[in-house]
Amino acid sequence: MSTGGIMDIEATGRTVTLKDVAQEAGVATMTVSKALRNQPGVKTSTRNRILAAANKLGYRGNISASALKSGKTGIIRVIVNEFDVPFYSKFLEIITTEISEKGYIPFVQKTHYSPITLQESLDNNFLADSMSDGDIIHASGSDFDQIREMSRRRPTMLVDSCTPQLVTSSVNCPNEEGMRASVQHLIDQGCTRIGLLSRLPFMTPTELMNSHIGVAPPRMRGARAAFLENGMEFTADNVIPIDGLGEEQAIEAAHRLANEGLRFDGIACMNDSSAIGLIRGLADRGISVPKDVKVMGFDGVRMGEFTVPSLSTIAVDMEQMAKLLVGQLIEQIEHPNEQITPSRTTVGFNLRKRGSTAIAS
Amino acid sequence: MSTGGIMDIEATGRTVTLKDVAQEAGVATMTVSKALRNQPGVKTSTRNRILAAANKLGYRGNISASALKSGKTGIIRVIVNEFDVPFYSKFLEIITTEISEKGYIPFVQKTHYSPITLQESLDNNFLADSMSDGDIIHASGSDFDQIREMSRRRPTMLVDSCTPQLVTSSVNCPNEEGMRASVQHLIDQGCTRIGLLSRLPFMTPTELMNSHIGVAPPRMRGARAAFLENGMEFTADNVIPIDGLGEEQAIEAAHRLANEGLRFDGIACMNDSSAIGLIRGLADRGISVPKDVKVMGFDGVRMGEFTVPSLSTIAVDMEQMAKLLVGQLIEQIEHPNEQITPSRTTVGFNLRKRGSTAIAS
DNA sequence: ATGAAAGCGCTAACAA
DNA sequence: TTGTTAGCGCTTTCAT
Repeated sequence: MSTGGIMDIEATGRTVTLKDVAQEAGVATMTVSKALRNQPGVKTSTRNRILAAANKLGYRGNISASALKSGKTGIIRVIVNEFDVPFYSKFLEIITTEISEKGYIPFVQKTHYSPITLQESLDNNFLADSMSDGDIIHASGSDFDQIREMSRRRPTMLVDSCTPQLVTSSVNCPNEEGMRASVQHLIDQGCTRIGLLSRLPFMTPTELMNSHIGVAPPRMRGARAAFLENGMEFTADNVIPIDGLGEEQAIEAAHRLANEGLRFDGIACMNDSSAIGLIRGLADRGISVPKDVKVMGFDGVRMGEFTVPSLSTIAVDMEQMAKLLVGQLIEQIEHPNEQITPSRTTVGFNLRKRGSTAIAS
Repeated sequence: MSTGGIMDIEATGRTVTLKDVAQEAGVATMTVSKALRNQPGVKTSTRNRILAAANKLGYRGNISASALKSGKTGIIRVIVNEFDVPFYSKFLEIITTEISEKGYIPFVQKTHYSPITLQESLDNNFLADSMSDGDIIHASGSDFDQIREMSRRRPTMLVDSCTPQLVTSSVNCPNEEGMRASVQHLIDQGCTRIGLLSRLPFMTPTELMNSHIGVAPPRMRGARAAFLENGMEFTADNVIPIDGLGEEQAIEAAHRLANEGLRFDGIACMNDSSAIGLIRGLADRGISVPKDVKVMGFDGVRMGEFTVPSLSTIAVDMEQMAKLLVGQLIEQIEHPNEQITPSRTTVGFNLRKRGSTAIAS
């Protein structure tokens, strides 16, 4: 005998459709459709009857059919390069929460940096992007022609896009201001020989003006500004080259620094991952942070609170970033006919003063 | 004048369909469908003509329509509780790579632990699960009735399911064996007063047999086994209670331990996050790892290599885990009629001996 | 407030 | 090898 509720559902395999629910409730499929989507124009008693029937039959709906007809999936897709990178994982956590709160369903994909893979996820898997109503993309190494082309076709928001032309709206980290604050903090903590751990080699102001490879140029500009404002020179000697922004490359750089005889008393890193790697690599050689050298990160990842020493950093306001990205994307989704002018917004940051830049007591 | 290729595409807004491509290539839609899916039965010359036409028109396909008709999306969904937790982010990185390599499209969602949210993602957002051909779920705090019910309906694989009845196939971490190896390693490193940092309070063997709340019981069993095998007692005194497996709770526990006067020379943690938090919290009170106390993690997250000291841990073989999960799921997807017997597989691990359990030289 | 008809874009099955 | 037909489950539109 039926007790009602979910446990009654038979594992028949046959899909329960709107029609089945309609039949069970004794109404037309259209009424069921409206009732289940909380649309007006259904009597409360009818709605309740329908809900009961849907529940009894274990109705699940079919987003494909819905999307096919209505052209909307209610899904916002977020694309990042990798999952196991502290910045991305924090970004994903915050932005998917924001998407849910705005009533959309977040789906996450990754590209793993390769433009080929991005191409695949957009071309070979050519069906996949009809799944979402819009995309939020943080994919540094990507083929921007492709992103540009895609963003023309459908609602798209970018993170940290630094191309000179403004083709797609983006929300950016406070690359220049943040880096300036980072170097300023090292100076405030008494550092006089400051290094910049950077994938971008030293560039003159003019060269920097014309360089648009990701976030490195504005960050170097910000660092340079802080040097100059404090009457310090900024030369190639202040740049510590690394091959990438991962922990491993920073460890290598640390070993190199130690081999050459550490010539800095403060190092500003381009992100928290490289700062954490740097501290690890310095520890390998018995160099202590913050005693021997102070280290600044950039991003504000979760793990920075838990390392020993904890990591001083420029904590990007990711909640604000998420709100802007999602808000502007939904604007595009829900007003598809309005011609939007691409915009670029920079979010705020907080200087987190922690152990890695503490002055020994 | 048209130069061919992607830049020709007009941003007309009108969707390009198979029919458009067929018209352009002068063939039937069905032929286009076959050609684009690399199905046999299309002459190479025809295929090339179709490909050219599709490219010229900027055809993107519509997964909803395809899914509606064929019943397959080619998508495998992965559900975790959170993104910004080192274990989950590593798991996601590895499993999404494996899914891609097997020719499916990975999509990731999160539940944020709340059964209500899981309910939402399965009920309120009731359409979303018709998007994927199958699901891989690592959602500790979830309503298992619901998962069970869902897994009856569609291909599903679980991670670390520890329920007594076997309703859905799962792949598990080496909870018991790993923890045993963890404690054994502490003993091998000379520890004689060993604590277990655990959310589960101390339990007798009998109680442990009947406890099935997640992975804690098998892990405590494993720890207990190591104690006994080395002629050591395992009592309530060996359990250090924590409120959760996050870094923050471990920091609290460390402070408590320090306040009470540290009575351990080795501590085995249930995961790397709590181990990292513990080390951080001990450092707050001037207690040094590994000098004053050695610490073992569990999981093998990326960050454990970069902390100071680096973290000794039980590195779960996540590649193997991913292969098993994806392989078995695809088996279910591609052979929907075969009655599968639910299975539970335990993957291997590697003991990573690192700084946090090093013997001072 | 409710219902009937049409069709979104695709592909399985079958026909030529 | 290529083409025709039918219809997946839903929602828009237009009746009633």
